[in-house]
Amino acid sequence: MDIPTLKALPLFKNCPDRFFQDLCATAHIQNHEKGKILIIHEDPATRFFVIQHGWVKLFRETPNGAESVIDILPSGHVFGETALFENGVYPYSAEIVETAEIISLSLSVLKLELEHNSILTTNMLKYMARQQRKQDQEIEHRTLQNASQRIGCFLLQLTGSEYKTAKKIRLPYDKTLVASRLGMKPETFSRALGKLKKSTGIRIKGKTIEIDDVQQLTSYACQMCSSQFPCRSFSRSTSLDTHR
Amino acid sequence: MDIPTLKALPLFKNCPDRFFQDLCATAHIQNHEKGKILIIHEDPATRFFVIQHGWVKLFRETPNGAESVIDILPSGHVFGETALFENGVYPYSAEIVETAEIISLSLSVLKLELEHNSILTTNMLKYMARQQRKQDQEIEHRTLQNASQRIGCFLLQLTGSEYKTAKKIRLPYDKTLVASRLGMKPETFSRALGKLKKSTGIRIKGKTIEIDDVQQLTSYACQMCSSQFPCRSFSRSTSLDTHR
DNA sequence: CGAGGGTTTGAAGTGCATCAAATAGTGTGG
DNA sequence: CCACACTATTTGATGCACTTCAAACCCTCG
Repeated sequence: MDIPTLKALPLFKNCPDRFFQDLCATAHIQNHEKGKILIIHEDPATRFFVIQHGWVKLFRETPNGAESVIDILPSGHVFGETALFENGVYPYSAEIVETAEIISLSLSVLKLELEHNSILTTNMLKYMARQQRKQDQEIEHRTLQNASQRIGCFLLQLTGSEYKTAKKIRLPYDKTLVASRLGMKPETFSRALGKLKKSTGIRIKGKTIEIDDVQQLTSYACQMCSSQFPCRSFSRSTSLDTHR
Repeated sequence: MDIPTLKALPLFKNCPDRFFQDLCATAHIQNHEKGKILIIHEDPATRFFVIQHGWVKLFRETPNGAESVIDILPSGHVFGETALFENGVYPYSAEIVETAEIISLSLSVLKLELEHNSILTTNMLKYMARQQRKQDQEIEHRTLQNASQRIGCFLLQLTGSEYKTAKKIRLPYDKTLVASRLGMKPETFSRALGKLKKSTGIRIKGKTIEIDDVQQLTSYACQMCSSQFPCRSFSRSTSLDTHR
């Protein structure tokens, strides 16, 4: 059934077929519309999730309604699995932000496997270490970069690994959501994008953005970063496969 | 020799004596003065470190000299170990900020042990999951709390787990450093602390701060947080022992 | 006592948030 | 295919929080 998708996940790399069979025996695949809440912060967890298609926002809410976006994940990403290490409750809420196909899987099967499959635990360690770095970098970005630079950096992530040539990219979800992902208000995003346009010569048409001179964008956005240019380690939502 | 310190680390909980012996065979203990740089971002890593005593700042620097503080760790904490998952280079620099006694240990011994000691890998997973949550919360704090609230939150962490009664605490390092730890400038810290004083009735004498009404401080500082009061999960520098 | 770093204070500037309103875009039913 | 309703985005005006630069103050320690 969905074995191929699961087998392709870096997290499950080199795991035995038996494990995939166990996992798939518990799998549900569901299509969800924008707005659907999948898990709620602090709720007891029995399942974790893999995104087949679409985008999912991870976030937390304060008593007075403010929300803090932890990440926005595309297909190929896993979430909810860390409940295993958090006393069995989800450490965040998750909401569909672009129509999505989601595989849900049993946490207890994963837990059991972690107890005696050292390949899986090693994968998990790498995966978490990687996330850790991305988090560090996220804090660095919020601290050192201004709004326009953060947007520039975000756009560079979207261009993928081929960064020499001109690019035409498309925002994968609403601008308002990009704004919250980058820790700013929609109005600020709009203005900062305008400023970025003036400074770097990018062209904007709705959700589509054309970058003729990637180098120029880079020197504008990446000057405040401790990593060299193709920093390509933007939060959790970048490819995991590049990790050796 | 220093086996007792190492055995007490949550990370090494329940590990076999043989492992401690291997580890200790490679151990160096050194005293360092304020200002000493222990490791440098991107340098190849062969050792990791345990803080016996003192405080250590983890940070990264940008080409143009700005620095981003990742964390400031007290005794009982481990750093440099994640180089194992980062292609063997340190993901940050580390500097002594209060005279310290540091144990340095072989990374390869740790690596070897991780390959066949599932207790250790489980500990490591828990430890990393915990750090992950703290990072999430750090971002939330920076996004939702203002300067005074962040300071209030920081002070509450210093009060420890007994949070019912009045407290007299002492800043463990320079105010300038607390400021950078909290992502603000020294001047902002000074002014924000003044504001906090007015709003919550705390008393300040140099590095010493007295809190008569912990409840008042809490309701001031924690109102923007997604976690209930004793959130006690401030970055990486809080005790790890409380984790079940 | 004097030097030097840490801390505070003042004045002025910048960036982002807020509130309010206009505009562009999208999907719907006729 | 058009008009309407509703949402996303932009724009304007204004305010507040934090930063910056500069100078004073204060501690500590030789």
